[in-house]
Amino acid sequence: MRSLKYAILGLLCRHPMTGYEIAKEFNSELAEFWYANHSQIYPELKKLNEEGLVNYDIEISGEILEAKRYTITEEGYKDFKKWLNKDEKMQKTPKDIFRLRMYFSGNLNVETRIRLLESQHLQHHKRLNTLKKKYEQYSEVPPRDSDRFGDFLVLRGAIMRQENIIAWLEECIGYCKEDDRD
Amino acid sequence: MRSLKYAILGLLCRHPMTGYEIAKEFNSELAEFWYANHSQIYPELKKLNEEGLVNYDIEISGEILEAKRYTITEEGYKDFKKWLNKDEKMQKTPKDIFRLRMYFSGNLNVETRIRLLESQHLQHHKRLNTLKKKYEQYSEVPPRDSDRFGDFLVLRGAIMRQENIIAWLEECIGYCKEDDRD
DNA sequence: TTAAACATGTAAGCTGTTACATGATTTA
DNA sequence: TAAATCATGTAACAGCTTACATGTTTAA
Repeated sequence: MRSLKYAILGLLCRHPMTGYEIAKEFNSELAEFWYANHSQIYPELKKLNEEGLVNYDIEISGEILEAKRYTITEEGYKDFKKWLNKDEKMQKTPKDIFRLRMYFSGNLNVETRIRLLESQHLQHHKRLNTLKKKYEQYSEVPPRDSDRFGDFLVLRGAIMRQENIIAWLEECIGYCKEDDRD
Repeated sequence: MRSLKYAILGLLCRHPMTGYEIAKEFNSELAEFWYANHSQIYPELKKLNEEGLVNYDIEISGEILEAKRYTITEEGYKDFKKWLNKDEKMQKTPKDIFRLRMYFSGNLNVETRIRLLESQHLQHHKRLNTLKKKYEQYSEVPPRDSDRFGDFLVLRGAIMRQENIIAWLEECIGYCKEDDRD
């Protein structure tokens, strides 16, 4: 499906970037729904260049250090737009190791279950707080045709998702503690 | 991390199964948080057998057709229990192509955005209805030490997740339609 | 002066998907 | 008798992670 390809092209639609900068984006902002390591990004950029979807200029910092700043081409933009307009089928629910563990939790004693659930709860709570802080930076819904509109939508989605996971974990803890039925 | 290994061992803790049956489970019940094709399962079972974590007996249906029914060994159960007790770090948020698309939705006209969002909405709604039907089969919370308790927890999680995605999609549609700001 | 950040790349290995390959048994 | 289901396997490829590998520039 070449999703990484489109993730990169989409970023380059906003403004030219180096591989290093793309890698940084994939480990902060976008990390709520997409990510990749530099070891995947550099070869992909090379490939996109060979396919004529991106160009690059070499920038020099200091005396020697080179950076390739990539720009999307006309053809690249066309390809990206075509992908973006596609109405794709809902994807499979993602794999989730913690839910797999809970599925098998009949093999655990109740104390351990609660301990594991509370550990997840704490971690997801921390994550939620980070997201909420980002959200506070928006005083209003950004204009629909700005890049910030997309940022806003996915941030809202990330917050809602975290809140939902937390609610589920709390429900699970409740079921585990419930009036000591055994 | 060998997650497939533990998914299989966990299932075999419940009762002996053939590779074919495991593949079926991975495409129905468990599909809400784990799945695998038979092309991955058969080699994994072979490996688990070589590692001494599972044994198998050959069953014959009719005259010729053979099926290997796998049983977890003492050692396999120990290994599984050790894994199950581990308090692992929260996993990275899963990749989500639709959210990636929405992140870049500034490049789409408003009608297309709404069309894509409503398509997802419909699909997730259908999925939710299927899950709700399964949920109706539980007249009460199953006993904590039964296998059905785990089934129940993850089913509740799946329903909550679907409801949450639907709520997010509706919010997004609302933002896209909002008083035609452009 | 040293640690962090900038900057780019490759290689090995694991995980997962799609397709190839075969054949038996049951049900409509 | 044909289609669906049962049953097992391999091969090629795509995608991703971890580690290897190197060197520069900036800020504390």
